[in-house]
Amino acid sequence: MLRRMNEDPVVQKWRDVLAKHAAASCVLERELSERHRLGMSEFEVLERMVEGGREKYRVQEVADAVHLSQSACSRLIARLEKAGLVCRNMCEADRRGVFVRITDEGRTRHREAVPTHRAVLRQVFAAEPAKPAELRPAEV
Amino acid sequence: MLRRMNEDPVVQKWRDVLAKHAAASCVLERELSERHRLGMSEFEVLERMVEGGREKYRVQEVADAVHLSQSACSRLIARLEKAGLVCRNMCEADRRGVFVRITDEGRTRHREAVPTHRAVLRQVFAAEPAKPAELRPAEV
DNA sequence: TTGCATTAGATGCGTCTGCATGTATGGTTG
DNA sequence: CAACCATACATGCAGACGCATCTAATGCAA
Repeated sequence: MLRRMNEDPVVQKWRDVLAKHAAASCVLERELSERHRLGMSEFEVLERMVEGGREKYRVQEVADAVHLSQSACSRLIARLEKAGLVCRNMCEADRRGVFVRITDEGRTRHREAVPTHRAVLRQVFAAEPAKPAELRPAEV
Repeated sequence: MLRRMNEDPVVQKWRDVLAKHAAASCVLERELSERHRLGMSEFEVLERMVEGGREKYRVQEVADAVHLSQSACSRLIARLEKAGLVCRNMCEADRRGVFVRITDEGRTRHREAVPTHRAVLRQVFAAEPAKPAELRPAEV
């Protein structure tokens, strides 16, 4: 399929992004889920909170960091809270707002999942020296 | 949020992919949908069929090209067929198989949508000389 | 030919997503 | 202060996805 590559360099960049995104997110989703009971976005949220160094984050702030809509992030945080990986507290200064903070269990689960996460990324971003045009992941 | 960047170069690449994917797909989805009644994946399928130069494609072949599962692609093609943009015929040589071919209306819709598609991509892949770390698409 | 594993594609089901909207609080203006 | 608009998050809803499974057609072997 698709012998002729699209010649537009912007399109080539975009297809490269699509290919890498598909390859990585597919494997990440499966591996994180099976090995650590975490979705890809859930891992990403935990990681951002760990890296941020602060203890409290606003929902919208998290949403921006992981490229999710506010509504999707609200639900995602609800799932994480139900799993005991984060907790939500009302923001006293602005009672509309909510503070999200990662729990110890959340930090633990994140720490455990990091090796899996990095291994998948190394694999995806390693293979492919020239330009694969059409992804050929076949059996991974 | 997230002052400290993750130092791992593979993670940085991955986050760049995530940011570009989110920025582009979000805008593409909206613009293609509003202006041309096409989803991003639907456009992608039409484009691959046009570029491929052949007239007939197998479902799995299309799925691989656009990084969709076989089931998702089956439904996507069903949507396109209902919209009159492709048609399906049984493969006589192997009656399990199906041939998908783009219709004239499909070619027209694709051709009309190309400028929108390219404009969005140019915008997303243009902005950002150094490295934005956090995406800042804001109002597009 | 019969029997069984394989393959192509369709479909049931549960999950996640974005958009639109709802609810509550905050801030501003007259 | 009262009315009104803006902001922060939650939620109803419909759409699209992947996984597992189903159906039908193949093909290979006994």
